[in-house]
Order: sequence, then C-alpha cells, then structure tokens
Amino acid sequence: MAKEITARSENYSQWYNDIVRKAGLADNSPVKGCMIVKPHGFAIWEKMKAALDSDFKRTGHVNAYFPLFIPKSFLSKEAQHVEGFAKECAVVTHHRLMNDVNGNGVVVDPSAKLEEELIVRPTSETIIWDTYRNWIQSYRDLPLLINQWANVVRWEMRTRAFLRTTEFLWQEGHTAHATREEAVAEADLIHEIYARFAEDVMAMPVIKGKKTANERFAGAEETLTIEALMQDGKALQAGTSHFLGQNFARAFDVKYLNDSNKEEYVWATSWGVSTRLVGGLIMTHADDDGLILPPKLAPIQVAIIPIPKPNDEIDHVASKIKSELEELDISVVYDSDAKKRPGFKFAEHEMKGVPIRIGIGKRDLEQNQIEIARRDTKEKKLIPLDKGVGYIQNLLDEMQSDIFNKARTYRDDHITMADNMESFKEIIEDKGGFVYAHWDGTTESELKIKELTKATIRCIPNDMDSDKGSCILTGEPSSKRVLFAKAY
RNA sequence: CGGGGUGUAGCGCAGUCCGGUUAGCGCACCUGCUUUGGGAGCAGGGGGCCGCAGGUUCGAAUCCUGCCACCCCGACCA
Repeated sequence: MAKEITARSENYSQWYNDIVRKAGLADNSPVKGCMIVKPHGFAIWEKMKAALDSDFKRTGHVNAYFPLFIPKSFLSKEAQHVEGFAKECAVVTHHRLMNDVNGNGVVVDPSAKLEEELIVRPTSETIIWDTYRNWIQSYRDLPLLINQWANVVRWEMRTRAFLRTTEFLWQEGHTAHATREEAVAEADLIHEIYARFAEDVMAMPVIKGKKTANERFAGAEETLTIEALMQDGKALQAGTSHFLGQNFARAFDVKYLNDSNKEEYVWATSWGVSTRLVGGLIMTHADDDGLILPPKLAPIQVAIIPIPKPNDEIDHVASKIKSELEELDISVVYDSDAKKRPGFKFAEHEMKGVPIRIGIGKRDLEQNQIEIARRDTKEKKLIPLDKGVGYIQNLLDEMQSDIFNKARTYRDDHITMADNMESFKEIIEDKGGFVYAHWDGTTESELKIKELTKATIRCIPNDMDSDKGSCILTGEPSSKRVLFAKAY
C-alpha cells in the first residue's frame, strides 16, 4: 500500500489529499466540508499552538473564551463586517427535535423555533466587542489584550482539508487600546510574531505586507498579512493582523474615560491564524514520499527502529539512546512492534514526516554504531554509538534551517518581475509563483487584473523599495511594486 | 448556481458499449507456516441491497425512466 503517492505535477490537489490521508493527518467527515483531524494532524497543530501561545503570553496577552453562538442582530452592527460574512454563516433556528408523527425518524420540532436566530461564529469580533463594552470604563482598563483558541464555522462553497474547511480551529486575538498608535503597534507586533513563527518554527518563508483595500478584512482599516508560496506556485495567506480603528468601538459603543476625564472610543485590533497553517506546512515541505516536518513542529522527532526486530541487546541500546535524547527534550519513539517489518516502519515514519530515524541492527552493534537517517534528504549515515546523541541534537537544528533554506530557495526562484500585462499574464500562467508588478492603486485595476489573469494582489510588501513605474494595466504612475499571485 | 465526471467490499478499481452460471481484481483485514538490513512469501478465510426507486426481459451491475449522492473545474474564501 501507500507506494502510489502521485507526482505532484500531475494533479496537485490529488497529491495533497494523498499526503493528508497517508500521513494520517485527517479524514473526511460525514458532513461535507468538515474535517476529522486525526491524532498526528492534531499533534502538529498542538505544537503550533504551544509555540504561538507562548509568544502571545510573553507579549502580555491572556487567553479567554467567548460563546460559539452569536445573536443574529450582533452581526448587523458593523456594516462592512456583516457584508463580509453574511454569505457564509451557519444559522441555528431551533432548539429541539421530535419524532415525526409519520414515522420518518427525527424531525425539527416547529414549536421550538428560536425567537432570535443564532449565528455559529464565523469570527468573534461582534460578541467580544459587545462584551468589552462592559469590561472597559477607564483608561486604567486598557490595553485589554485577549486571545482565544476556538473553532469557527464559515460555510464555504468549496473546501479542502486544512486549507479551507467549513469548521476550523484557530486563535483569534482581540485587543482594545487607548490610542491609535498603541493599536497600530499591537497589529505590527502580532504581524511580526506571525512572520517569525512561520519562518523560525514552520520553516516557511513569508513575505510581509499590507492588504489592499479590496482584500482587507471586513471592518478593518488596515490588514497586515504574511504570504507564503506553495510548491504548486500558488500563494497562501498564512496569518493576518488587523488594525480595526474605532469601527467596532463605535458599533458596539465601547468608550472609556481618559486621564483628563474625557470620554473616547477605544482603538482595536484583531488577528488570527488557523489550522490552515497545517495545510501550508504540507504544501511547503512535503515530497512524494509524504510529509516532511520541521523538527520544531514534529510531534515525534526521532524514531528508533530495531532491525530486523527487537531483542534484548537492541532494546537495551535503544532505551539508553531514548532516555539520553529525552533529557535533551527531544521526543523519541522506539518502534518495537515485532509484527511489522523494518521496511514497513521506515516507510511509515517517512510518510508521517518524522525528521530522524535511527536504525539499530546486529550488524551495527557489532561495529558499535547506529544508522541515522534524515527525512528531508533521505541521507543515511553510520555514527559511532557514543556520538549518536550529540549528532542527532545537531542534526535537528541543521535540518530545521536546511528545510527553511530549501523552501526559501524555491520561493525566491519563483519570484518574478513583470513590467507589462503580456509578460505578467504569461508568468502567472506558465511559471506561477509571486510576481512583482506596478499597480495604479485603484480597486478597479486590481479587479480587472484578477478577471484577466486570476491573480490577486497578495500584499503591498513592507520591504519593497520605491521604484517608479507605471501600472501594468492602465499605465498610470506607480511608486512601488506590489505582490501578485494566484492564491488559495 | 453553471460546466464536466463518478457511484460495484474499509480503500482503489475492472466488468456496463454488446444482458446469461455462484460478481471479480489489488491493497487492507483474519488464520497458519516460512520469513525479517527498505512497504515479505505461500496457503487458506471473512467481508457486496453492484447509489436509490420504478420499468423492460425467461433473466439486469449491464438496457430504459426518474431521483439521490459524491468528486473535479468556476463564482465565494483564512
């Protein structure tokens, strides 16, 4: 089984689904578009959560939890917000079932209709700002820096495991500040945390920038984004941080008294990353043999495999290595299942993306050595027994940066400049990837380019030098290139 | 909602055009023996409302009618 993972050139989406299934990350759920996250997939998400959560806490944020259900009327309080989400909301209309009088099983009890329908949260700004009204009275209550780990539901038309599921897990931060400057700084801070997390932990290179007005979060004044490039040449929006201005404070009437006893609206941010990152991880690193996990996110970093099967001597050596590695906070599994053959275990751990495999066999032990194989390059080395632990410790660090560098090289090789519509179109269609091009700054041009090429403006990059040119569509002057790509 | 496609065992599929014993293959599963340094071999075994409902026929997975479901490509989107 499992040998038939298809080449990704043929059909990327099929290849992706194969990896998800064969690496044991997720299953389809009986409800279309939802996803059953399997233990391995969830363990990766938990590693992500732990890393992000410690960053949030380090920067003064605390966790809380707000309700899954939002009264329908809340959604309509911020005009742009409702427009952005209304089309994809699950709505609860009743609270009771009953047996059908005609014996057709269970039906909705019409007498249990809710007076006001409830929305299953697509995001929590509304219910949180409704709450903040009561929590915030004075400048002494600010800043309020709250995050929640939660599930949300967006009834998308087309779904894809991890990348776009009907229900997904995420964290959403919602902060309130006394001044515009403070809120802007908060949005920047989180933007930076996301970018560092993506690059240092996920080994996924990203481009930081601002969204255009058209791509901005519903209700935001500014949306900051990190954009990653997947192996099929499409971009993935990996995390966004929004400066909300005073929009939600006004909509939910959240005011505070400043230190001169004057009433003012508070300034807000919101920000989130989701299980979509697991999809990004797959599409950044996986190869035809399965998942490749950066060591920092691998639930199991080292798998020890007895060859051909466990015996007293191998058990002894394995458990010694295991405990030495565990003392260094390296997670290890000794795969001592005697019913499976070594070749099967090799393939299985490779599919799951375990970074390092140790093979221990009689032949090795006679020469006082072990075989150490790395998942990313498939390279195998025989290492003296007493050097194994140190070697592995170094190798994990080396792999973390090698995996990042490989992804970055791929990304950089797929960044192209385009100076006119013709070459822009050609690059987007043939080569894919990121394309830097001039744009006149209008939503009309942005939409027209999308219509013509399917490419969207991923962001207005932060670290792009000004470079005078003219819009590839209209020829109007432009002072800076923006980042285009086809996107997930 | 438009355009294409597919429904046969847990998964992947053949068989359907041209109707004919008991519906087949690979993987997975169970039992036994032999194996074990890259997804073991052999033997035996279990598992099917052939998507659903009608119809044609001596006989339907196969032909006809209707329905349903799912997948892919668009519109939508983290």
